[in-house]
Amino acid sequence: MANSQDQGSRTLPKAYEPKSFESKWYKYWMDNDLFKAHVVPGKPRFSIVIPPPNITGALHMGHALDTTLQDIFVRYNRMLGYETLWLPGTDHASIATHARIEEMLAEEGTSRWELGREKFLERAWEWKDKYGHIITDQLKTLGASCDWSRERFTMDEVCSRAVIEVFVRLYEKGLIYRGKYMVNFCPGCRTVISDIEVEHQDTDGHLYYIQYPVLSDEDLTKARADAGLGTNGACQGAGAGQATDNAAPAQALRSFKSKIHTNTPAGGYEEFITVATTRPETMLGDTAIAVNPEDPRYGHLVGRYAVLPLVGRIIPIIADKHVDPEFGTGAVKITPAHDPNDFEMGLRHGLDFVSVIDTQGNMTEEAGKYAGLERYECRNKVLEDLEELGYLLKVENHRHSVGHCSRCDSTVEPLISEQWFVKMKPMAEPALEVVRQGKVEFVPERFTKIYEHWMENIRDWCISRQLWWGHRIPAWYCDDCGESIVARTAPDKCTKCGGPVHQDEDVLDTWFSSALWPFSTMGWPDDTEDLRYFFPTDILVTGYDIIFFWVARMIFSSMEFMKQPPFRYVLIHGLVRDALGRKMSKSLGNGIDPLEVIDKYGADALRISLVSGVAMGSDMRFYDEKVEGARNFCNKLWNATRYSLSNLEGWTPPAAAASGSKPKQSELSTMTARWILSRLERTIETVDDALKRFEPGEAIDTIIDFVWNQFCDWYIEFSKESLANPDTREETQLVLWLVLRQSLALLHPFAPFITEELWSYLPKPAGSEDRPLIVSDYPVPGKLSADAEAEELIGNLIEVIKGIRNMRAEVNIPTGKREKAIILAEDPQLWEGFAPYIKRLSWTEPLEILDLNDPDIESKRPRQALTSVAKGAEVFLPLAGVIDIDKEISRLEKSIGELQSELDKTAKRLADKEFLAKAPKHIVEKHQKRHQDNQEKLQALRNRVELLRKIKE
RNA sequence: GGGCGGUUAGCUCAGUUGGUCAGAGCGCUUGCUUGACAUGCAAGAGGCCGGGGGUUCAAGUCCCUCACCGCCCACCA
Repeated sequence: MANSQDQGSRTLPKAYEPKSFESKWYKYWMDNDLFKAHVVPGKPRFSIVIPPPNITGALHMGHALDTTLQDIFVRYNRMLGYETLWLPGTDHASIATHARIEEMLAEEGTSRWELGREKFLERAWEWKDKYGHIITDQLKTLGASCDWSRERFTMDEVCSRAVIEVFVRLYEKGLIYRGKYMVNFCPGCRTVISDIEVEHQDTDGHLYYIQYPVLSDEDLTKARADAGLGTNGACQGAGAGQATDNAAPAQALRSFKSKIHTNTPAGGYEEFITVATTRPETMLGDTAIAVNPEDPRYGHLVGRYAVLPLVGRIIPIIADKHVDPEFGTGAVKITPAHDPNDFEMGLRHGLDFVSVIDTQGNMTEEAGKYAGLERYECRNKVLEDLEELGYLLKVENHRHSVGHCSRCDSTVEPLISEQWFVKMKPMAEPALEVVRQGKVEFVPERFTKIYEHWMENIRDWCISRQLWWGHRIPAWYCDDCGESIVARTAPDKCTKCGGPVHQDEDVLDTWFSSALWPFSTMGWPDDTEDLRYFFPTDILVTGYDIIFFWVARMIFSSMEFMKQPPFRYVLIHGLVRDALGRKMSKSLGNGIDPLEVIDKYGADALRISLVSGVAMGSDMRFYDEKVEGARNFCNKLWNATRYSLSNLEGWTPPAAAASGSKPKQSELSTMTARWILSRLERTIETVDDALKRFEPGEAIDTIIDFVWNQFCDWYIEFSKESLANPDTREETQLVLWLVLRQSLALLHPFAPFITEELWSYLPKPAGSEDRPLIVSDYPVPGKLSADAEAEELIGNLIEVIKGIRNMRAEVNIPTGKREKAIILAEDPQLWEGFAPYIKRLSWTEPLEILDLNDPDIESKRPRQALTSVAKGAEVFLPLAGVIDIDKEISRLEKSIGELQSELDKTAKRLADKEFLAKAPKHIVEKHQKRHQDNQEKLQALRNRVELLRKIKE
């Protein structure tokens, strides 16, 4: 396909139609294994793993951005000559997939419970086979140059083996444990979720003030008797629900239940202590009241007991410094089984743990007469009863933060449950260290702090989920002796007593497997070639929203098992928002489908629009006009190529070009050629720098500016003249070809399709290897050199051309209409050489060039003419009969005024001794040169005004 | 309650180590079928770079402070 002979004779279609070639090239790259990475010991390599998209997902703009950024760096490095691996794959997304499949089952009128575990998993796998590849196919339309031969899935054999291995090793090391603790339960998903899966939302609620009667000593004695307890010592676990493994302090004040105090109206008591709560229903599980030890209002009550209204439980009043005397009444009801704070306090004080809400969000048997009620129904009922019995003192509006499930948005229920955890402190240490030492760097740097803060305050990670789709926990329990066995393969009997065993029902948190992604995908725990060559990876590209979920966990997992970080740089990008700056979401319906954008504008336009003008790490707004602009740029490039090709017919690149050698300044006869090559070199330098700093947005903008505003707007126009001249034709052809080639190469990582397509049309140097662009060399600085002389002279030329265009526009001469112009030049010969360019680009005919140093010049100076001044040249537009001298004078005076004020500034600056002494030399020189140039221009303008005044008289 | 980001032309946003940095695109105005491109060309209007203070010869660029907007983290019931 990329055969130069054929390409040379093909003609480029007139319009840029991305659909006509994008899929063709993807297929070509795939068919020729150009994405495939090979283990080549000794060769420098570049590797990266994809953040595996969920199999449930359809491509959204976030993926499109993430993928585009990765592909840019992958293609860039591949072109730089690195053996480049981009390892793709998908995530089983345990909880998300569950939701989708359960939804599907519900539509069929059944449920996971009805189906049972085995059948459910069958359906899940079917679902995965059917839909799991959709998203990866979509990545291909974007141009993602992944090595698909290495595609992995978090639940495939290779990855699953790593998961089991990690679990067992961590368990054996004591870093994974099982225990009863306070966890976040999502009643919607019916599973425990980890701390970071809880989203806190400020919610309008109420603060309920409830008075709890304080028992007199006499009543306490009666209550004890009623509960069948002695008169002294702690009450042993009476009324306790689930307790934790942690032993209670021996001297604990325990609660106990007393029948005689159940449903007693408030009027029956004399002394009260009032608490404030946002969740009255949890009072059914209260086992203490706490006050601040310093609080004078309550000092006398500490150590005494209160009655829990409606329930009749007798609960101690304790002192704890964590109680804020300022909040509410300064007295807090303590529900150790349903509040994380209270849980801690329960442990500290040896309180009972009474669970009154179950995993479905319904009240348990412990809730007595409220058992079976849904938690909010129960709240209402409890309030009603409290009110009726006279315990509810008042209700205030209160805004507070409530935990919601990040997946289904249900209100999370904190409760005590037996789960598996990863002990985080020991794992966080090395993960923190490696970032602090700069061995892993976040880009932009500010995300380092976010990471560190999280790692420093990390709590144990709850990894078990009450789901079926995922990696089942490799733990078995003996039916007879209760022994638990953690093993790589299922034991057939209990290792302790030989009894029958059953496997833990739960699966692991989805992120447990993705945490291993950088090495599990390369075959760990085996010592594979891939692992040795491609690990650790170079960069990781992802959004800031999953730094905790994924990035942090990959780092600590890798530190534990690979003894080194999984990647060198973490590139963080922001969110893609809609045109109004809102997050794109399904519920808002404001999401933009990348595939539709591709369909309309092409993948290249989408890619460019996603990175152009965006700084790494910050959110961006996405809107049609942006893609349109990118598409227009593609069209521009297309047509610049079309123009060039039409002028390259019959021309063949010199053999010297095959080795990549470029013409030297001294070998070029046209200043314009020297100029554009100098501009190209600067562009290459800037792009190189931007990409090394991981700022693709700057890189693409630089390339667009070069191609459009320098190559197309100026050089191509210049070339129309130099091509027409037989003496400079061949040189111009070479330069057109060269600049175009380099531009396509520079642009390829950003817009792979159009560049590969256009590249295929460009003639290839005879005898050179005919490689597709994707594996051609990326332009690097230093091959060409900056050419100060050409930049200066062509800069002046452009100034003159713009001057003429300005004057013409001033008096409304239509574009293209030929007008005469006169130039008074310090170097007439030079300007004589530029004359054809000036004529063409500013529609000048005829053009007269006079010598400024001619002694007779004053007499030759045009009288009736518009004037503009450039460096080394005065330009006149003599429009017989049209010029209004007064108007012209005032126009010139305006420019004089502007120039003057600029001169004043630089003059002041240059008169400043401190500036001259302290500023670097090159800065001073710059100012001096500028000042001088401006002075010359100013003088010319003043002379002109003077002359016009004389003429007028 | 902590932490972070933003505040630059009508709109969306760039501005690395302080020294042409006052920019781009879109939009707007005016004129153009200029043989690559109307998905275009040419010209133009438009900004005390959020307020205040400071450091410096020199500050959108560094420091302090205030004001909005947004995000993240946090066990205030």
